[in-house]
Amino acid sequence: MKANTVREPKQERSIEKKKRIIQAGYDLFSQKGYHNTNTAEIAKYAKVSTGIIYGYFNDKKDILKCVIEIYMRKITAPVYALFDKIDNLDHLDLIIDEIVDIVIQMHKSNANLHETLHSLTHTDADVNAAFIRLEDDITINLERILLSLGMSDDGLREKIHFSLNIIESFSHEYVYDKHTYIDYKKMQKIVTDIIKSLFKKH
Amino acid sequence: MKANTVREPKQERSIEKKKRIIQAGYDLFSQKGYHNTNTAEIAKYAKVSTGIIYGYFNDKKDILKCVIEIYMRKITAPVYALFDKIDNLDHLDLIIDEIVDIVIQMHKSNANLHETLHSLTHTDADVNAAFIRLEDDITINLERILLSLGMSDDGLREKIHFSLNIIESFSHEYVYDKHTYIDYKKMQKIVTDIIKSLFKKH
Amino acid sequence: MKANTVREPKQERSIEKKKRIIQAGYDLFSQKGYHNTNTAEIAKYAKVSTGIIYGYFNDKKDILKCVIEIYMRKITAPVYALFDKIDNLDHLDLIIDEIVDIVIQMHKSNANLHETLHSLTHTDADVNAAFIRLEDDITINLERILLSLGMSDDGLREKIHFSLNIIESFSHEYVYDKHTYIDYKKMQKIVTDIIKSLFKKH
Amino acid sequence: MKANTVREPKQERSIEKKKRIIQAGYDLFSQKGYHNTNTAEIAKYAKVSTGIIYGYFNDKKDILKCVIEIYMRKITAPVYALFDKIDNLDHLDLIIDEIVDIVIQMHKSNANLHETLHSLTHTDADVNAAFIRLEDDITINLERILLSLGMSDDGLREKIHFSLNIIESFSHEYVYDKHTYIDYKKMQKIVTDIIKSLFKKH
DNA sequence: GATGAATGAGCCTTCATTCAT
DNA sequence: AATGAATGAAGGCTCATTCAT
Repeated sequence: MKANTVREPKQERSIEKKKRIIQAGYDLFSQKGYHNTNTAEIAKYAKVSTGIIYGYFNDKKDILKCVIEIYMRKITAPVYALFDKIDNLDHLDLIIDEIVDIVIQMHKSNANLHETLHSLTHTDADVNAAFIRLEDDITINLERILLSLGMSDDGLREKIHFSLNIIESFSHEYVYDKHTYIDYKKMQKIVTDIIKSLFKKH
Repeated sequence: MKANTVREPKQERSIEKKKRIIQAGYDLFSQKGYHNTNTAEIAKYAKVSTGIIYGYFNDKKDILKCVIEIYMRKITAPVYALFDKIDNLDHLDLIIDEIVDIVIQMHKSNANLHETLHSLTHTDADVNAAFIRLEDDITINLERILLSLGMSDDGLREKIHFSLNIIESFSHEYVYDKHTYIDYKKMQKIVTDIIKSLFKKH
Repeated sequence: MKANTVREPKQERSIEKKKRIIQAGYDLFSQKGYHNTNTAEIAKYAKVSTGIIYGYFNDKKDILKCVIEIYMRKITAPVYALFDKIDNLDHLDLIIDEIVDIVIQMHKSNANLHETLHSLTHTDADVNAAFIRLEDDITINLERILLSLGMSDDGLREKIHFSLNIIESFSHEYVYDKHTYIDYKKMQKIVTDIIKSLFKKH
Repeated sequence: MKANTVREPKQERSIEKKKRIIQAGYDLFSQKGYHNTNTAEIAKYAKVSTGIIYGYFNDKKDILKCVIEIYMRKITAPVYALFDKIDNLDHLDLIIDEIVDIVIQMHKSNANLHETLHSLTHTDADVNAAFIRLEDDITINLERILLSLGMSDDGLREKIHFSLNIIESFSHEYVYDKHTYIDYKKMQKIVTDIIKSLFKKH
């Protein structure tokens, strides 16, 4: 029986330190990716000894999980905030524009980390599950709202999910500005137009 | 870069051996991801000595690049084949259905590798560039075809690019069947309908 | 050696705490061996902070030494008790039987610890010395008793020591029941018979 | 699937190198014990890189197992050689004297290692099993020989085993010369006399 | 005296790359 | 060209011990 040595920090200073380690992970994983960041670097960046990391986390991957958690809260918060404003199907178009803008913003400030985390989706079941859950939550939530406002149920869930997909996909490209020959403003309009048409009552 | 130590194999046997190494990379990266495959395994799988790998490749990443190249040829070939059949804007709808089907097929047989490769996009500029070029080529090509058939230039490039994005995004999800609550057949119809409407002349 | 940093506990509560740490060492070393028990576990088991251990002990080894001391007292007490009953060379045979039984008992309840401690004999001079002293004491004591009862001095010390050795060796095997093909009851008789014959006056 | 990377060396130089590593383990474990010897030291002593150790062994414990194997062969060889000379129950006494002498010799030259290995008996099942098997083999072998020469079966196995035990126990003490007040020559006579009497036909 | 968070040297092991043959 | 043994830096993690509170 090995003593479970991971402390759940109660004291303020400890919490602060745990946060600092997560932030170090956040920053370094963003800059260099998970595989290219070692625990010594994390410790140094967090101004902490290597040993204490294992006082707060089970292993390196555990840090990653916490980083993901934070990242997701950061990402979803403004989206959920927007959802709260949907009290009427009539000005849905405005909301759609806002959501796309916001997701682009979120990507702009978290692009690198998003990439790193997403890339771990493939080899790590935990990370993968977290991402799926994130999407699930948003989809289900939005569906509930729209249904309550009287929208038709016909393929609604799929429409929402699809919309989220293309917003995400577009934002990603937009931020990286990957393709020089693409006019992203034009493309953004295509995206919003399509989503708007999807939710138009005929 | 000491590129001059890498031989460009001229003899048939050598070429065959280089191919085998790339194929080993292909298979193993697919199964276990790039980071979890080591050069010894690649050598063993390719029935080749560990040392000779560095006779054909600069380093491990170099194998990856070759794998990507092969992967891209594999992926794009059937898509380009379909493009060749587009001689008329009237049955574009059928072509769109076919393209979506084909891309799904491509994903089905290469999903793991795609993930691994894509995940390297973040940390490796070369890999990233290769992916961008792939998309560029397809977009430009298709644009040229459609223009030559008389389609309006208005945001055409962006429409194409956007369409490719959502096909790719959808196929990816479809293959992984990630979200249990989504009816992917319904979603596929949404995808194709939207693309079709994008290219409809009004 | 910075022995002066270690407090000799005077207050009752302190003494009690030191005892608890030793007992923790006792129990945990028994269960998992010295090398597989870390100080954090000892502290936890003793319901004590990790730091305070170094208030009572110089280092981890120091705990071990105390454990050994306790262990030895535990082990020797019943043997010495038996010695007190030897007031006559005539019923030596009964005593011998009793001693063997008792040593087996002692081994049964302390086998694991004995092993661990004994194993440290090799790398640690202190531990080694303690074990030697233990045997010395018993041998010398018993010799004195037997001499006072009129037994011949001829190789007496060696006979005693040898007897102790084989009792110890046998008990050890008996407890572990190591060799499946050995009839240990038979073997016990061999042991006692030999010892009895050793001390028979001819 | 991780490639099994432990090579079974075929070439002379490789075999020689593997031997050198085992010998390094042998010497260092003897001097400092298993726990106080690290792989870097072994590598250095063997004039080998740290990495290659894992080309020949699965892990550190694997080296230990090889050391034990060698040790046991070394220990048992002369004993078995003596057994071959037993062709007659009449000069058993001489053989017994020789065996005791030889076991003492073996202990003299391998005492430290014996201790270290034996100490691992407690925490490591493999090591333990190896020691038990060693004793089993010798006991069974000798029993077969004596039975074939016409010795009575009555508790024979136990007698043999017991004899081995006391020889081992005595040799051990003798080599370490642990107890200053003991005349080990006297004690040796006690040992041999007892064994001789055990195997005397009455 | 007491706490338990913090330290950091040290350990075992892996693996991309090199090199003697 | 080819082999595969060899290298050694680097990585994740542990733990006896210290120290701020």
